[in-house]
Amino acid sequence: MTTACAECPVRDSAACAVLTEAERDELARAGHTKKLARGETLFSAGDENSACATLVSGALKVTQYDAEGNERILALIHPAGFVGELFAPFPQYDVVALTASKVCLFARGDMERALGAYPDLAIALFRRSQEDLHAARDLLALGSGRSAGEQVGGLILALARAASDTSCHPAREFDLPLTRGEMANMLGLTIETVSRALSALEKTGALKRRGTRGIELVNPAQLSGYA
Amino acid sequence: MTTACAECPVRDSAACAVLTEAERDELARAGHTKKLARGETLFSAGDENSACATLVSGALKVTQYDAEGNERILALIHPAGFVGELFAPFPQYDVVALTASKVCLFARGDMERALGAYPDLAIALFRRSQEDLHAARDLLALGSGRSAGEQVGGLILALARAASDTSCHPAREFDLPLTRGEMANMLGLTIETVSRALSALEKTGALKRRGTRGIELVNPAQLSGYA
DNA sequence: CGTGATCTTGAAAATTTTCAAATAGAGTGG
DNA sequence: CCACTCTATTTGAAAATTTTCAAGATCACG
Repeated sequence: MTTACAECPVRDSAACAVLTEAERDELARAGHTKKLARGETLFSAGDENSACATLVSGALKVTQYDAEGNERILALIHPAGFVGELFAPFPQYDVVALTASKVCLFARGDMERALGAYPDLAIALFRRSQEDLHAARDLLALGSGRSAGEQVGGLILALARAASDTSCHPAREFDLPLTRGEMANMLGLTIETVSRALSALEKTGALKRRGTRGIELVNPAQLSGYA
Repeated sequence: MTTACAECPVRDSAACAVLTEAERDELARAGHTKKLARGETLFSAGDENSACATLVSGALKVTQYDAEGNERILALIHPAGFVGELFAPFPQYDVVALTASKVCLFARGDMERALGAYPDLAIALFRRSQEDLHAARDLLALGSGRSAGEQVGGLILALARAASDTSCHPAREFDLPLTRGEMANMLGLTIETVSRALSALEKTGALKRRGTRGIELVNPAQLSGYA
């Protein structure tokens, strides 16, 4: 898989970007790329064969199931993101592809060895973990003290930012990677409430829906209170 | 501050536990302990003099303020926890003491140097960051698809676990580190709803209130659906 | 032992969920 | 490529939950 890195779209942004060419090649020999179809599971909670991966393209969701079997989406993973449990004995979450995706997959043992061998990699993964932490806290902040409409608006805006290459500005037009049910799930609302909130946002002119998944932002500032 | 480590209550559980005695002494010379009174601010979002710290005793909250100035609690920090922004240019959150607390404080530059000098420290902080991530996701999971009563029950249970020395089992009797307002804030509910939920939990026999802050768990399984 | 703040409780108002169809969309096989 | 079928989405109206507004009760502290 040495050659894979040369054309990897996230070679400069993923954690492995901190490695030298030689180190990266060495690590690449331990891993391999894998393609996932929409809905395909990458890791399952409690799996014996624990592994980890960097997302190369596409999008993943990190989920958990409660006692009644309801899915709970805890995080979205975008390209260059890293998933996998390196410290707990077993993975705690299910990781599923939201769209056709490509990952660079490593056995946990190999990644642990690399962590020990390349100190900069440990720092890079620490850094990425902190970014995940910020993302989780952003989601947490979305959920609180706001009406359903504001929550949905905030989520749309977050998805628009994720869809944009230049992560600073939200994409003006993009496709939602999530179903209504998944959006509802992330916000702790019902499908119907999300659907109504989208209708309301469209009516007030904040956005336009293009079919079921397409979104065009008309007035992003209107979406969230703080754009 | 070399001697401080010898008697540090978190010397075996904080990130610095992975260092050798000599390394730890070296790091300790760069840091110093600081006592905080309840309500005192450790870090403020956007501060120039960015720093980081390990919590030695007490409890901290990590907060953010929205456009209308409403506080949003994003995380609770318990002893051995680490706070501080090592990678972003400025801290993003306010960190405030919930109870009288003691921290081991480091200038950001000193900690960055230590990260580079001691590879095991980078791994230890990465590990701790992953724990913070799990904690944030647990909070996220608390918030969703459940009634106010279940959310409050889940939070009480989480606080009971944190109050326990043996983190596996929740403490049977403990004092809430949070006001009703802070609990409401964490769950995206109002103070009144939290208060009513506690009254209801007491009436069904799940717990007993001892004054305003004291909690005795009578039937923990009743609190959250999945105990 | 006040005094201010926090907490509890009640009742009306508002929002969200639930239940129930109707519509639109995606995917499949002919 | 089209018709068909199954799933996802939208919308409506009633029910349930939560918030808001308003006092009263309790607690912490000086």
